[in-house]
Amino acid sequence: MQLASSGNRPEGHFAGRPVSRQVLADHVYEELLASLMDGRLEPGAAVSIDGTARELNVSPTPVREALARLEHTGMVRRVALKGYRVAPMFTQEDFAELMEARLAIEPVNARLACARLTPAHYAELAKAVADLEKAPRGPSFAEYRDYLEADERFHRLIAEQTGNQFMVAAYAALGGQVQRFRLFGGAGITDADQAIAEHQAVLDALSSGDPERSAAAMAEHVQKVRGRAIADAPAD
Amino acid sequence: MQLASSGNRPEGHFAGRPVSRQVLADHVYEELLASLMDGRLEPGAAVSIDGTARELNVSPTPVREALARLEHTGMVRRVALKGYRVAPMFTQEDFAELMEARLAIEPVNARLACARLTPAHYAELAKAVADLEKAPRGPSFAEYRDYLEADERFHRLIAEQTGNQFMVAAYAALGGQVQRFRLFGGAGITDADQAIAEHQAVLDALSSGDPERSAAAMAEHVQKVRGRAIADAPAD
DNA sequence: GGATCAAGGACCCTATAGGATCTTCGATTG
DNA sequence: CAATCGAAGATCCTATAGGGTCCTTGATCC
Repeated sequence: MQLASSGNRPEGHFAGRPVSRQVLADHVYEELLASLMDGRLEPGAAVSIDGTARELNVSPTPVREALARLEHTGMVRRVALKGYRVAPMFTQEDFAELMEARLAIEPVNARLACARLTPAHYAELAKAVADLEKAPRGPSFAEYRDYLEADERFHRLIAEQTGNQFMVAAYAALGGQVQRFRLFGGAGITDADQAIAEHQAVLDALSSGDPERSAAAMAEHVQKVRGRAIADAPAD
Repeated sequence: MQLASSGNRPEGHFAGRPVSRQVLADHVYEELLASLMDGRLEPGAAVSIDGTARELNVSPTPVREALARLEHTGMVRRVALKGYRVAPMFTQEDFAELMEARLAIEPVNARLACARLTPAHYAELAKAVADLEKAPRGPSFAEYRDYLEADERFHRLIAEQTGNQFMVAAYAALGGQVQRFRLFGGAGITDADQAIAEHQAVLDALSSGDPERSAAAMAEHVQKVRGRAIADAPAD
């Protein structure tokens, strides 16, 4: 949890190859991202630069750099001279917009990925679906975290398999691995079996080699996700 | 009244506003962005943190923050312990991917914007087309810069008029005002009249209130842009 | 002559200090 | 009692210093 203080750089356990050296800002970035996704930092909470630095035993400089990167992901928002705060909770309007955008982008990803599918790609996707089935579905975040991770991984893999860097960027702009975690304010997973079947249908369509069928399967999946979420929406 | 101008800040020959809610990192960000788009920083060139700080008469700290934000836009790339470099020039493969992504996103934007078009929106779009006609089309960057700006503004306005923050983010992920400027390695503007007519056609379709026609007009425009660029591609 | 290596400089990275600003909370006043 | 003002603390922001790393250059050696 705590990062090393100044001075000692972790010597590689594998002798001879200092593969990818990480800088403190990278560690801080990952730490903050994990805190945000685990729910330890709740929407609206302040993220103090100095406070985070003290907590992680680093100086404020790398924390500033990490937060500057996080801001561009939409996870945190900055107000000049006031600091950073965790982005507010999703509204139903936000959710509707997100689904509209997913419906525009993800079927295209499926169509493009279908044309480039390789056995290795298929194996990765199949593993994501398998992980989805194995994942626990309890009510607490710790329990459905793995489920959400596998879900997001499935969709991100398809984006990456398009071979189009801009489609990957567009998918990431939706907050890929991020916004999804914030939709469930403790609601947990509902209708997991149905969702898994839809993922399997997308996978089958991809492996069939039919691009249009793949796009249709993905579109149907997103629409059904939207329908289920609306049905389960808390009446606030 | 804390509006008294403090003479502490070294007024560089670049910055302007005495009292501003902006911090130095914002100024540095804008300055770097302008340098990148003006071509003063060429692809592949190193962007030194300390050097930039000296040039702008600021300390390296705000420069680090500005570069951390720029990295996420794809304009510059960072290698740990080595620094930042301007992203390399677009290849034809990159261009093909960009057009594929635009073809997936921008027609959807047109369809959504059409349903929400207001007179104010129309006026903004019409002004963008008018600016496109008025802009000079000389061979040097300074001459076709205004043209590119109006072009990008037209497309960005449509994205914003969808009222969908995620479609705006997805459009921005394409590098909206950015990548466009890097496609032209001094090639200048070709077939401007044709492009302007296509923009006008999109505008007409939007004002007709027909969403599908709007989407089709946008799709046709993007496809023709791709066709023209391929025809003009330098044989490298 | 070509390769190796050491020295120097430029640069990146982190920590620390101090000024500027915002927020909180208690005191003062109508 | 309510509203306003002011001071203290926390926080943000910027500058500066110093250590670590990378790259260039020039000298040494085979």
